[in-house]
Amino acid sequence: MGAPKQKWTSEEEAALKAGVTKYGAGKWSTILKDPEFSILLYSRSNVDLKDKWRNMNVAANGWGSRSRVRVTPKSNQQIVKDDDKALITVSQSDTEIVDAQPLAVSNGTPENASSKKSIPRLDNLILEAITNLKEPRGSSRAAIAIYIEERYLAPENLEKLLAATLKLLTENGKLIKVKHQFRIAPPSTHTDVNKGSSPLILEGKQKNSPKVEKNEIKILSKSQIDAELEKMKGMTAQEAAAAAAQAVAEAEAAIAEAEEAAREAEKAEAEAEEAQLFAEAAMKALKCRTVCT
DNA sequence: TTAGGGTTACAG
DNA sequence: CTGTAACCCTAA
Repeated sequence: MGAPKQKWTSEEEAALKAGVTKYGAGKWSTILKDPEFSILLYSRSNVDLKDKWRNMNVAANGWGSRSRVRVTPKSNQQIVKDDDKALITVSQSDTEIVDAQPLAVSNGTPENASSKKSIPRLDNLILEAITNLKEPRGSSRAAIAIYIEERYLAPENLEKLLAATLKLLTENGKLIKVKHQFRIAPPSTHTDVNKGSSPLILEGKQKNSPKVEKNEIKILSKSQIDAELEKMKGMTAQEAAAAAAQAVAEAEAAIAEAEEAAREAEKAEAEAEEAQLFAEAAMKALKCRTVCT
């Protein structure tokens, strides 16, 4: 594996994959014209995209014989070999993954006309909920969920997202969890690593993990990612940022789910990671754009 | 503009 | 030296 000149970053790869999944392989110019993709691939030309895609396909094709073992958490190559319209969703055996959504390119008919406005970041929603609830001992997850559900149009998987986000916020030190009650952590500026005191070691890293809440594991599917990307098209920076934030939350939730399940989630893991990579990169890029134009 | 072939640069 | 990945050139 060479690491020669300007090696492609994981973010760029994820963006390329997302673009190909959306527009199809070969529409390099189209992908590059998309604002959200061009942000990430600003330093790449259409030829670069083509070459990279070729390399990735060749790499994936060469390993046809040996059974693919584990996908190392970096630069996962996926088996998207379909052209454009087919969009083969990985058919997993036990847990059905859903949709073979046609997604006939909604150029003329934006289906998101009925979308629920721009969704703020779940992080901020949680903080807002806790703040407004003003419960001295902190708010429980259920209370937060109810607050969000009443004030906003929440997705069905809110529970999952909320659990994952709460966990993350707690781990990052932005929230303090005491007896199932979440409080807003004291301002530690940034670098969540609280230096000295506050031994939250007994945070209960793995308390009762192996308990899948619902047998139904709904992991992000390619089509869902596509749907998000489709929505991101033609959005303003703020809206796109919000969408990207949600994508991050969903990806993280998917990863957490995959890790907890730890079963045969190879595919899901790869997809979730890919989604996370792209979402993170999108957010980063958008942030940079708003700041440094 | 894209697909394909060729060249360069680096890792093993 | 060989394989791979980014880069480069050119025909369609």
